[in-house]
Amino acid sequence: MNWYEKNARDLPFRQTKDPYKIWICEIVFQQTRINQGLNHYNNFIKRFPDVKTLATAEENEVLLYWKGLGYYSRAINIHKAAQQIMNDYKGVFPSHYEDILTLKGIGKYTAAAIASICFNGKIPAVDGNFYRVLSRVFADDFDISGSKAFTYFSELAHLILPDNVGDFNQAMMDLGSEICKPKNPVCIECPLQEDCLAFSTNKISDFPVKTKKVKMENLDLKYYFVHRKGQFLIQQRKDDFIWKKLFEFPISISIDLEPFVKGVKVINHKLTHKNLQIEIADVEVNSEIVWNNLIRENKYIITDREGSHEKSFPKPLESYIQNTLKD
DNA sequence: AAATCGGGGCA
DNA sequence: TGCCCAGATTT
Repeated sequence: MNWYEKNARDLPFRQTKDPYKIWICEIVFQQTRINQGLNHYNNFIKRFPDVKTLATAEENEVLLYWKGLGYYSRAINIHKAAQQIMNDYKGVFPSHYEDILTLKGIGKYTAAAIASICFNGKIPAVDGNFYRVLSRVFADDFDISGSKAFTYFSELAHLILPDNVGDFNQAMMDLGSEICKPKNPVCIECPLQEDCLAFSTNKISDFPVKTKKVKMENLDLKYYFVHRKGQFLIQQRKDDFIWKKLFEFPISISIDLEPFVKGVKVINHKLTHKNLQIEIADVEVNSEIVWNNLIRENKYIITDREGSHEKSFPKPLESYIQNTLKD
């Protein structure tokens, strides 16, 4: 706690206890490093400054502000949760852990973080930082990849919980992020060095123990970039796979477009568990009759460069659009 | 209990 | 190239 008092990171959500802002920041920074999400957080708060603004916004606009952040179900859930707060809690953010937990997209960690930071709740917000710091300090080889890890390290955390749990939770985050890092931790500057069992036995790199292994999968996507006079066709994805509800080019077209294909661009894109190979056929429709037939299907959305700025595209498609239409 | 969901930084 | 990050939800 003394270390945190002197070394707390200066972050935009550190000067507030507004549960709305803390909530948004917790969701934005799930599985996301601070530098990566900072602009998204600031832009999001500027456009949606409170629960009501968010609840009454269009889902697609919420997704637009999430563009490029990844894990898009977070944006969909954050929007639903805002409506939950309006309907079930009269627009007032719930203050009890169990009530916060009922909100879409808020799990045990986030509920604990909000309850402790905003409402003086006495619940440790156990995340990856907790796993790492506690497993090292106690040289505890409990496997953090199992589903029992959360309960185990929560109970461990309760043993060392001070009065101000909100600051304690944030202190653990900063310590885990700045000092007790996954690789090359800065033990020389660590306030817990004398108490750290892993350090004193020179076994820092043995903790935390994580057994789960990652397997990669290959996935091919074939798109048609169908355009005419600066306009092009897009559609919206479902919410059951990657890139939930983001916009993309048509996958298949009923009309034979092969005569119009000018070339095919291949993009390789890495996801956490997938290697994507994306083929984009450049289809310039130079026949107005064919173009009108495509439009008449009423199956695709027609947009252009300006319109595409108002839609959320997956990262590789966003890059493709920018490169293709830059002139 | 295990699988799934993005994107970026880093060694 | 593989691992990790202010995890939650679905299967």
